[in-house]
Amino acid sequence: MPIKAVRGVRDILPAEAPRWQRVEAAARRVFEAYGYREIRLPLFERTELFARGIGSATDIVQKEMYTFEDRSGESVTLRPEATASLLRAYIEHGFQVEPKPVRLYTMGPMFRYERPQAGRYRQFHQADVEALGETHPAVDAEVIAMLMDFFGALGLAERLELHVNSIGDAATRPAYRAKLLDYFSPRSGELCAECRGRLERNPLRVLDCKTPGCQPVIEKAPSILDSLTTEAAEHFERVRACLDAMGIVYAVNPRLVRGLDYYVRTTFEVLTTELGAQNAVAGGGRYDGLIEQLDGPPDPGIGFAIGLERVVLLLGDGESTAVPVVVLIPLGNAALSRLLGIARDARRRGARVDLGYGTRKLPRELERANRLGAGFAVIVGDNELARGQALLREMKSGEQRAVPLEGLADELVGLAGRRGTAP
RNA sequence: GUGACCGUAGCUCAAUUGGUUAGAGCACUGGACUGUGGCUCCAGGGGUUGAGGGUUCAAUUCCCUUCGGUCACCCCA
Repeated sequence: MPIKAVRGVRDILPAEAPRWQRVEAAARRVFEAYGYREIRLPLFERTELFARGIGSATDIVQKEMYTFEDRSGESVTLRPEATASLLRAYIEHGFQVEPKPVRLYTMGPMFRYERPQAGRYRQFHQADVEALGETHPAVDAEVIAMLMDFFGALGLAERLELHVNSIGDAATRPAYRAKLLDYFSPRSGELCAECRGRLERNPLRVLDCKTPGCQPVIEKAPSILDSLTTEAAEHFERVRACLDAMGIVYAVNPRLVRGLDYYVRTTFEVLTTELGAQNAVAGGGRYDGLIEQLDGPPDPGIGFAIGLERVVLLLGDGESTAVPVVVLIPLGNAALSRLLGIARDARRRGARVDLGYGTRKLPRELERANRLGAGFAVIVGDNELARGQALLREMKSGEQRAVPLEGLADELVGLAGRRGTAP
């Protein structure tokens, strides 16, 4: 039996790759316009980094990590997200001496051992952005603005919803959690079975329940926004004022509770209704204190991750596959050896050229050019060679004219600006 | 980790209550058509029916196990 791809991983085939290129290019363009610099990080780290950086109580660390021992017996883990690695690099290379905020972005595959599902894979891809060393609320707003600009650049903005929330300072969440328990416990009879389970494991999750029966109870639950310290509340107010100043449309969602332990104050998510159960396309928040927790300087930070698979899914099928604009068809070896050089010349100058090898009959070669989606074919046989000419055929119309072999490379380069027809 | 549905050619799908050599379209290769594609026609290559086991005279079909896919839960990007 031939070997197949491992469960939960997949190939991004040529038909899909142009969409990925488009998404990645948009991310780079937008991020760099905001002054972010790319950093490229290793795909695996010491296991301890993630245990400390993500939180040992999180699902990610408890059951989703690809962890193994290398040959020296060291426990290493394929990164389940990028923030921990990026902060490790920030600390390791002394980025704290640079002008604040230090703006960094990275992109690439992440790994989580989960059951595959629509929009969810074991190897998936994120674009990750972090602004380090600055607590000003304008940074929060600017980061969010940049995220929305990314979606805008792809024409997806109106199909997405931005939710923002504040979950307060480090002490707020445990206190709020207790408050929620006090509220829900006496009312557990009114909740669905799942929510009763959630109440044990993670009371904040009850707020996310979509079961209609639970809604009345949930709606009257205490809001985390009422549990904020005055500092946190003021920070949130100012973030909102900055967002408003930029005209960014958002919803305040007090039930937005993100899964990672390290978030404080501002959190946000970009949601879609088009992807089934996987409704989060991007998410992020502020994580003041995390860098210190990783034995780094006491620098605050805020960032987000975009799920690239989900963005590509939203983009749908595009037709923009790279196709050769011109297919060269030599008939026989003499013509082939002449076209070999001409093709190389034109390609070095950027023309998209495909060269047949003269092994098929002309009808087959033309058929091949047609299927490749070429805009033009160039036919050179003994007759043309004798005259020092080539036949340049426009595939769509079937019109053709003779061009001198001498100037053929120039001609091909000139054609390069025109598009081939889609197959 | 839990549950439901589904695995037949590269792709999309057939195959009677279990019945002989598992078919078709598309794609691929060649030909009809000495050097002019998209249309048509003909021929050819290509399958351990996901894998393993069981029931049966006989399994693509029924049962079990396993792997994979899809969707949902959980959780998240």
